[in-house]
Amino acid sequence: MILAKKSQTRDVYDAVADPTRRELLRLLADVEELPLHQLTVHFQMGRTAVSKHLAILKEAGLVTDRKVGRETRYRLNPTPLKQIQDWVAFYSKFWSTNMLRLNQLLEEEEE
Amino acid sequence: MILAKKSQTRDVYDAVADPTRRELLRLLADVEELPLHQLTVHFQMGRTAVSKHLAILKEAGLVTDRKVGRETRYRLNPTPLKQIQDWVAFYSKFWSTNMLRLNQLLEEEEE
DNA sequence: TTGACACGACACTGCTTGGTGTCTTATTAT
DNA sequence: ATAATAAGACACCAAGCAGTGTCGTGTCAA
Repeated sequence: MILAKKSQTRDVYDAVADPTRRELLRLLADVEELPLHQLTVHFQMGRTAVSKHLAILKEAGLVTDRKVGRETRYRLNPTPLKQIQDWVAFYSKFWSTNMLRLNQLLEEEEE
Repeated sequence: MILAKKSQTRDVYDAVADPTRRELLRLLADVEELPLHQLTVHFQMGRTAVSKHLAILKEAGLVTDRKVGRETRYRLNPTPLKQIQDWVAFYSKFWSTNMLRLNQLLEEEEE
């Protein structure tokens, strides 16, 4: 089956770099969908800021939004994260060997 | 065995967000170690810029540097990437189920 | 010893970004 | 009908960042 790629304006790595946006993803992972104002209460920043973060997540394809009444509900779409998973998998082959030794070197040169 | 955490000034997600820095990691994955000027030739930007990127990678603990003669050689340390791997693993449980349906929704609302 | 090379350290610049506040519109509840 | 709520659309600002160029210093080679 062929899945046409979502027009992904924003780099997934970039979208995920911000801790606020990662928190948003985590919140959306627990529930079906959440409106903006309910997401906002979890943060100290204002509504506009959260909305912007969600816009960025949407650009990266990590989130979908749909209008219901006067509120816009957001829903998680984790599929773009697969890209990151594949990328990091390449480096995971280094985990097992040589890692302890390298870590020791890091400890030693700690300034 | 207890591994003391490297004083990790910089967020790993942040360090990895830049495509140039990801390319640097890939280059260092192939070889033991590489001096700055050899890394620089792979990019269009100047030496100073590459050096700054490496500094950021170092802050995140993704890279080690050691001076040899007049050159400073950089070496990959992929261990901090484990953090990302663990994080993305949480979302990987969504891969298998419901994903095709969600993707279809995305396709439909494509504007 | 002289010159070329590798690099760090700065100072500087344009652009992006993460946040704010305000205004307006649509929707819901009273 | 009116008031309150939810949110988009701006304009705006401070801070950080990615790049540049330059200068000074240590190192290697001829």
